Amino acid sequence: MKVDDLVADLSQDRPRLGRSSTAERVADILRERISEGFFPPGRRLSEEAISEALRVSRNTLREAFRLLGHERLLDHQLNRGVFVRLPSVEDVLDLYRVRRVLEGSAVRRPPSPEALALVKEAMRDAERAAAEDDWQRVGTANIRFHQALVSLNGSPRIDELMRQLLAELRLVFHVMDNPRAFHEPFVERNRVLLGLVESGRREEAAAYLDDYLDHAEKLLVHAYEPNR
Amino acid sequence: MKVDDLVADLSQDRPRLGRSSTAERVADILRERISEGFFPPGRRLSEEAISEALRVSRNTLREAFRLLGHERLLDHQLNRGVFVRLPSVEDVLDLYRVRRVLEGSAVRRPPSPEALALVKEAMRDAERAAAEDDWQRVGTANIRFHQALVSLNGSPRIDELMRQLLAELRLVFHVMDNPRAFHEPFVERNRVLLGLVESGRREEAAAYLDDYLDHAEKLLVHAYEPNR
DNA sequence: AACGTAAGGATCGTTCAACAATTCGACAAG
DNA sequence: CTTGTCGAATTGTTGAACGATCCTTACGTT
Repeated sequence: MKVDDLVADLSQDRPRLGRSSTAERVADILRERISEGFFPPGRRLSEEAISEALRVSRNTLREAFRLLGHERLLDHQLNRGVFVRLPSVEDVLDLYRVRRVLEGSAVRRPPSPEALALVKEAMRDAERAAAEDDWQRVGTANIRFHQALVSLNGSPRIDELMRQLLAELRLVFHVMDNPRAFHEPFVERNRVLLGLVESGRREEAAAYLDDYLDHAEKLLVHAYEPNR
Repeated sequence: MKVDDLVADLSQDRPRLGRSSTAERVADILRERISEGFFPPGRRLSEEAISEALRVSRNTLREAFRLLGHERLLDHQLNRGVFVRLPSVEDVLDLYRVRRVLEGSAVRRPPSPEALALVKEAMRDAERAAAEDDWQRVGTANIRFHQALVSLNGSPRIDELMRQLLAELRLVFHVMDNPRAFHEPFVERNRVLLGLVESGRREEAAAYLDDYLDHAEKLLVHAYEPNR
């Protein structure tokens, strides 16, 4: 390996260098707490309380709030504070509109082997978890499956968008009574979809996926009551 | 009109209420300046100088920086400051990947009449401007055309994404020598594309669009030199 | 000529304290 | 039941301060 190649390889790690301001780490913590439901949708996050608990200044905390606000995880209302976002039914509809576009275009494209491998691994993990009745893990594996599916597009920006979108979907699940029952039936569907993609029957895969998403959306909207 | 209907109607304006913190207005100003090239790509934005010029505190300005950073207009480097983003060639490639997905799925969908009307209006404006040799206006009309095209998807989130994407593309144009020459040949192509969409020949439109974007991407990458 | 070190200045990161602006709830008056 | 009014609580914004980090320059070493 030549020197030029070595430095080219190293330069991939460049982004990891700058990554650590207090505000961003605070945002990481909050993002995780929100995603796991510790801060449920609708909950107000007090600047004073949280800045005190995390031992950071209010200013730094506010920077973190801005970051999460842009990811649609927090809702910033002027002079009232920030709230964990409570998605409306329209939001759910739009999330699925975007999913149809992103995942649809993903399955229509000839998949790269590496990306496809990730999809298969998520698939396997979901099946293992289902066999063990670990529905928590089935849920996260299902999410990984679709994240990997979208990555077939080969676009970092689309990957990033999908990450945000799925984080937002998690908010929706936190509002529902029984998110577990929601993930179960889709393990089988994932397998079928993956089979179609692998065998190169792309249009069939796209059609199947559309049906898949229609179904999921209907279930979700029906069970979803963002009113209190 | 009953009272209930009145208040329901009014509640549409709700979002407009909260929208005006100093940080956001500062972000608006900076966004405009960047978009018009006043702050060229690569330029460093000094916290002290700008906060002084705009008469806001450094803390408030930093909040604005965070906002624009998330829109990929600014590049925030730890302990070094914020810079107007200078897109790489890889960025250009990815921007066109996303365009292919968003615009492709837009033309495949049966268009709503209202959305289509906006596309046609942008088209007409571009033609008028071209007739008057006003290439500045041709450029913005061209951008409006594609923004409207994407809005055929009917998704607010996708509209928002496209807005950001086009803002990023504007950065690319600011780096090039002669952005004008770049917009000219596409007026004709826009017309053909619009014709195909209007007559419902969606697959043909999608194919034409793919070719369109391939061509534009090639031109752009070839002319683009983000080195100095 | 290439490299290691050191010093100084500039700028950012973060904190803190203070005050103005706004919201909210309670309570009194009509 | 609706409409003012008041006060407490919280956010919005500011300005100053100090440590941390980076950049530049200079100087000496190899």
